Amino acid sequence: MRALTRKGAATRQRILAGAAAHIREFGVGATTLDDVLSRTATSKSQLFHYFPGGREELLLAVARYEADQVLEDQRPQLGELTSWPAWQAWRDKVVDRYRRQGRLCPLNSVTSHLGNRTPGAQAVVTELVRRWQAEIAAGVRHMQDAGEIDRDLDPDRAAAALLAGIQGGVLIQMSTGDTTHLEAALDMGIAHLRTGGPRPS
Amino acid sequence: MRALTRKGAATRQRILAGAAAHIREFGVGATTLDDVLSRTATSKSQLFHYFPGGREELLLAVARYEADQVLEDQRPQLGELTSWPAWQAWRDKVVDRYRRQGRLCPLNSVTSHLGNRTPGAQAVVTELVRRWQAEIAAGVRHMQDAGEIDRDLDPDRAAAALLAGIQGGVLIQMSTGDTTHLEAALDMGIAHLRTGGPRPS
DNA sequence: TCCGGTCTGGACTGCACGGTCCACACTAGC
DNA sequence: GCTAGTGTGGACCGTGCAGTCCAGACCGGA
Repeated sequence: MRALTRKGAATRQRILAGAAAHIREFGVGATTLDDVLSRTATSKSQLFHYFPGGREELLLAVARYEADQVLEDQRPQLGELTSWPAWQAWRDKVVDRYRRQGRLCPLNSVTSHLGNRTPGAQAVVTELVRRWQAEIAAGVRHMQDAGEIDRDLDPDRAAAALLAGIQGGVLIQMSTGDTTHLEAALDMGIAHLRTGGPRPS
Repeated sequence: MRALTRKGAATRQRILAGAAAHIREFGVGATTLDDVLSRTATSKSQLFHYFPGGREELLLAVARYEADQVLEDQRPQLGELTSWPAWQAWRDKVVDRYRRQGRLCPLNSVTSHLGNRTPGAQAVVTELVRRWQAEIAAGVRHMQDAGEIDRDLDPDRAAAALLAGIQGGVLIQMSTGDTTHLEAALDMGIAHLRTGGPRPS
């Protein structure tokens, strides 16, 4: 099974992309294997050939794909948080990305469905959180080195808080349809970096 | 159909509670009508008698039930954000609540499954967000009146950001299993209220 | 004590959808 | 051009589960 022809790899990729697209459009619950099949002009046997674990394996692959996408869509700004304008540019990029995406969050959709049953789904999310947070924290450290952020601020904790705000903002957007909360959370998080740091109560 | 005997109301309530409990335990995907039936010692006809819309209507009722629960579980602290220790007490209550709840978030679980198909599910979440945010904002205003928070801070926007942080913190906890992000978000949000407000850059 | 309603039990239906199987086609290497 | 492996098509199967239906129990009012 490890021998994948160029043609085979292409088919596998086609199935994956088709599944991801269909899920983006209709959600996981409304996506059957037959839907994916007809959309990608493939057959059952092919799907099970490339994803022997069936539906679950396919969904997991989609989750991984979408998770990677999340970070990629923030490039290059996410890796260059070296000045306040850069932070602002990143903030705008994030807001724009999710505004475009609309109400659907494929990753959340997929992971809620695989749910806490599958350790695999948890792993995908945990890994995404870890990487995302690490990149933000790196930006914070850079600003500390540049003397722009108080050295007493814990970069990882600040990044965690900021990331939580983003996640929640997106989650709320999925229901309400507007990005107010996302923007408020990002703005507050960044403002807190500027003014912030621990202060005697 | 609007005539509900005391007995009938009790049965309806039993079904609802049973469904909610089963979902909390196993998640929506792993909850069938038959599960609910056997757990509550009722029959198909009863379920469809009280929830003519079937599964969907039942799920929506559970969502409403859980949404109310979310706010109730924060009482009385949520309504008494009138001093810094009170904010801290509320913060602890929220963290404790979600720590207890563990990885499952029944509301998110239900709404993701009903998904964006049902406008009803969206309405439930939107309404919850609205009420929650309003209560936090009221607390902020109170602190402003007491001179503890800068008057230039927009209470609604601050509440929105804080709420987003909570949501995201909980969401991340569902995958990672720990409350670090939730705590970080809450602490940052409250810290920002104390130090915060707009400040010349 | 009857009579309308509400409440209850559970057998039955229908089918959507995940998953299996087998036969055939294509490709590549020798 | 033989042959072993990979790729492909699609009929077929099993079943889990939402939803229907009807017969009968229970209950409250007159």
